[in-house]
Amino acid sequence: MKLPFEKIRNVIAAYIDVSDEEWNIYASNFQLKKFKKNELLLQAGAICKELYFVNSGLLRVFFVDKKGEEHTFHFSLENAFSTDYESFLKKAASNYSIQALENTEVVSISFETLEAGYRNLRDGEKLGRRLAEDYFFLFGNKIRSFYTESPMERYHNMDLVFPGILQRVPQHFIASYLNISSVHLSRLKNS
Amino acid sequence: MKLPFEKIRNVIAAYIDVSDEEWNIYASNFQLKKFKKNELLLQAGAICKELYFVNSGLLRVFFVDKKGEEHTFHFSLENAFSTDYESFLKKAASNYSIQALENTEVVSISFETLEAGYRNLRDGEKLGRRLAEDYFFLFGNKIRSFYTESPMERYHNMDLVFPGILQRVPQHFIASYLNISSVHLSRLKNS
DNA sequence: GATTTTTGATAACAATTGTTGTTGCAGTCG
DNA sequence: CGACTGCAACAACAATTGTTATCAAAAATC
Repeated sequence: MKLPFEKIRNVIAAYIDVSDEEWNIYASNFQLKKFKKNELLLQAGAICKELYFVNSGLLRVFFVDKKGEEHTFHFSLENAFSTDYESFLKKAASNYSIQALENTEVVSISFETLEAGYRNLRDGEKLGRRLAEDYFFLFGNKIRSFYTESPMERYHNMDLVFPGILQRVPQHFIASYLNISSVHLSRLKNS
Repeated sequence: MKLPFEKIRNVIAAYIDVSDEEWNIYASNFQLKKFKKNELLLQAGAICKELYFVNSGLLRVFFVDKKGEEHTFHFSLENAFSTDYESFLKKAASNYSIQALENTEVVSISFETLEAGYRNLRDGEKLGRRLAEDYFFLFGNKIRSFYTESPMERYHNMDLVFPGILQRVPQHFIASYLNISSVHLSRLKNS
């Protein structure tokens, strides 16, 4: 991969057409950033000022409850976006933290750059709508899985949503994502 | 309320500016529909062909798992939209059913009408983006509540998301929404 | 290479939640 | 008016899940 923004261009091209001219202007404001394993890209309580696109590596989105326990909300693999979009758009304190679980390279997009894209790309607003819709579907399906599937079913389905994740992150993060204790996940797997 | 589409106009006006001219064209394709208590607006398995906006009454969105058990996913109160948006947009079989819990009056919007709105309203795509974003936030917060709140906390918070709902629908629907058995909800409340 | 640290399995026990069945009450409908 | 239905409380028991603690293997660190 010579061009650092090729992956994100391909992902966006699946949503809307973007001419080379449009793209060059848009992408000129992107930044490439690298984070080491365990580094935080966003700290809960801060205002999320960047939208990330994962070039390589792996991110974990999580929040901390009143008791101080972490809960893994989401993983962001290669070619996925990651952010606290509500904090990002509303410029409000973030509920989530984002952490690199591996050395990770991301494309960082500022609020101003994203907004300019919505305004200046010919189909910018449509891109925003389609992306929001897709993540809306993703969340809706996740909620449905909480209602209709057993923990073990959700465990196996994780590999469909996050291919390879089960071999890639420690099991306690998987348990956290499934909203069960790590002891219980171990028990379910080995019985 | 003399004008049947006044409520939806006010809701949309909170997202984008719409001129009278634009509105008259757009709304000319809306339909007013009435459903009686317990009637289904959408049957799971069918393709969802309409987006609903609740003028009065109350809708319940639910799905049925493999064992045939119903799970209440969402309530739609006055001034809210309701649909299986994924089925609606992708023209795919719906996972959800939508049922009127009271005699309910809705504004019904076809796929073609909605798409025409995205194309022809000056800020149509922005409207779509903002609505998708808001429901995305709603779902994200619902997921977070599953991770971080106890059933009783989620019970009490329901009144914030759906004001008055606890007094308005049978308790077993509330339990279903909370993803606990109705016996357990009764136990939690009375102890 | 030795030593911490992390991870995952396991056991024992506690807490939460589900299931089944019963009862009484309040609507609803003939 | 009486029969029927739906709803919620309750009890008893079963199943699931959480908590705490221990241990061994693997991985990271020095």
